[in-house]
Amino acid sequence: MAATLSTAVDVHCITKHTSDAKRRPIFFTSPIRLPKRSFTISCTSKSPLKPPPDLAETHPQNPSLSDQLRPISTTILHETTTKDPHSKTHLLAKPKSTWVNPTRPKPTVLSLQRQKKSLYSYNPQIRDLKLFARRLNDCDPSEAAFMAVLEEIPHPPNRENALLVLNSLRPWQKTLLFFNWIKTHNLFPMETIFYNIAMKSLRYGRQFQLIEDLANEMINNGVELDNITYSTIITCAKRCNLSEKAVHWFETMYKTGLMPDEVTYSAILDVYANLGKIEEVMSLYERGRASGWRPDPIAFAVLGKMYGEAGDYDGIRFVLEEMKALGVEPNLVVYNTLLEAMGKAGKPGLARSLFEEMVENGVNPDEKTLTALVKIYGKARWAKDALELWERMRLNKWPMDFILYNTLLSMCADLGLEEDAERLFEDMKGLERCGPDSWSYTAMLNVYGSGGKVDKAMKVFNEMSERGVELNVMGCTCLVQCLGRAKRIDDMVRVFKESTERGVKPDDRLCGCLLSIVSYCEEGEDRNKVLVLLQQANPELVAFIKLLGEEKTSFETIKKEFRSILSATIVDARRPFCNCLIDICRNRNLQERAHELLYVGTVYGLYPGLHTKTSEEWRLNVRSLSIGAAHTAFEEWMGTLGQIVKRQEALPEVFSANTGAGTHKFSHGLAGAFESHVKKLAAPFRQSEEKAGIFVATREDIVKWVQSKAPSLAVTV
DNA sequence: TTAGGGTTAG
Repeated sequence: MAATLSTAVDVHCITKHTSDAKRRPIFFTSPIRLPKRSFTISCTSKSPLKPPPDLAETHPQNPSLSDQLRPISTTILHETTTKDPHSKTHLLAKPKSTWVNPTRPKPTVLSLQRQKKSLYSYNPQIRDLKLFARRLNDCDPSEAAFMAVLEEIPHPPNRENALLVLNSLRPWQKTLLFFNWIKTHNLFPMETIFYNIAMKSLRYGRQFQLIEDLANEMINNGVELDNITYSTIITCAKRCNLSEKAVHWFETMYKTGLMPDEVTYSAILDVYANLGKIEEVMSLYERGRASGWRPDPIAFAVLGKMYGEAGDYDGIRFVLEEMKALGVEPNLVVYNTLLEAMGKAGKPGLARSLFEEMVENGVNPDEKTLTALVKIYGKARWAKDALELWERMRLNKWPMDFILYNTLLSMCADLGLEEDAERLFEDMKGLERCGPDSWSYTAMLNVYGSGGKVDKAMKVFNEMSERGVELNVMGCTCLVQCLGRAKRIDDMVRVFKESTERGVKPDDRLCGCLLSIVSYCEEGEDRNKVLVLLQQANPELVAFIKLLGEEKTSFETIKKEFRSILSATIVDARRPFCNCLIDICRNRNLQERAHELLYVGTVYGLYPGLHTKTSEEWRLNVRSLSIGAAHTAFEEWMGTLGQIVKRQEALPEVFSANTGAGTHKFSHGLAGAFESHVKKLAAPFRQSEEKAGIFVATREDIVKWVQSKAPSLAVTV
């Protein structure tokens, strides 16, 4: 949390004439911009690829792969810390050879040959044995019952027969019983394949410890661990959220001198990708490429997902370019992953083109493709595209599942398509496989809640109670928000209480919602009712509100306490918290506190890009601010301009403020409020004729106005 | 699930 706060700083400050204890002007000089991305690898960080010190001693005759990798990891990883590894030139360039000394051969980091599987010979007893395995699967789970059935095995348990049965058993408990039975009867040597099959079943049961025990048993008994063994261990560790174990076994493989093939290699790439270790992944990727590896679509899906999670569009482009350069055709999963990634990187237009390319290439979309796209169009509020896609889905009879239905409902909420949502919801009630569930009801609460349809939302809430549909925190938040806006505080209190009784645990979003209701409730009974709920959900926040109202509270205390609150709050809810708190201050006539909060919020990176400057134009972007916060930011800006004018420093031709046109469902008419605020101050900003939501002023007008207002403006700085 | 890797919901 603290790292997020300190890396997201985008603060404009000056040092002269201010002491550290005082708030500094927000809008001044050049912004200090820290890199957008933080790099997890630095010269001092320990690379997980680095072998433990005892490694060289273990196999001195056989330099392990990690030994071979060491010089590469120190060069390549070091290199990525000195320049942005995500820059376009870096990513779109062909992977450079990572081997520095041309007289030595390139290191091979993976086997280009995938491990061959042994071919089965036809087993004439297959029918009998399959039926027998089914009997074992169906019998009582107790060991005694299992052993009793096992007595009746129809054919001798030789190697082939035992393999067939072992492969057909589930769940993992039965696989293990049979596996141990074979071992104790000592019928034939236990080969790797028996362990691999047993491990696979254990992996379905997410039994990592048992898998690890088996692996150690193999080592102790001299049974060879092959690529299938290692990839099974690694993916099981991954699924059990034991990444360090996955890395440990990957390194163990190197120690024994076994080369990973591409399956094991992409499994470990995925482990690092899930840890968000982009540099490690790219380093491994490049080393693989330098070894002559031509990655397959699965490896590209891993990279695509990783860049999507990071919201890194350059990375996504790299994946596409690289596939094209290597002549690897994306398959359905790769397209789905990249579409999802484009959505996360905030590129709806590119997602749309990619989807069209996919269809043109003859890859038919599935439920996941359409879910990703519907979600993207909904979030982007691209109503036309969303509805056209929906129509195409119907015409082409593209596959639908309940997740897609629910995503369509959420999209309707995002776009305010109440009637479409109602129709779809009714359709769902008539479907056997896709009847409305908790998600669907939540989506309907969202549809009515964001449309301000209080009574319909309450009807859905009651229907959920009647039908025993689980209410979740999001549904509760939608209702609370909508009842709060309608000033139906008593209903809101009842919904909140009923929800918490029904097991809803208030989260930061719900607290933000209560906080916003506090901000627009007038002082008195209603506001106290909301504060009682907030006290229950987040007592620290209520204590902070109290602190804001006390005159003796110092700026340092505000800074410290607010930081502590933000650190404990999920990233998405931080800015709303700050906005609401500023509104609360302004409504209680605590103007200076509002300025302090805006300052601290800016320092903590809650308002990146609040002020942008070119030589021609300085712009204040208040689109993500509440009305009170936008007024505060505007006053702060004008105060700063007052000082600049006084010092006769250079100013651009144009000043502008961007409030946005207010198309978003949560926009509270920021443009209108801003307009009346500037009018009240007689500031020379005029609504732009070309672009809605932009207010413009010329340098001459600003200077004239600032000079006329000089004494009062200086107060705010 | 037929000895191993990748993708859907505020």
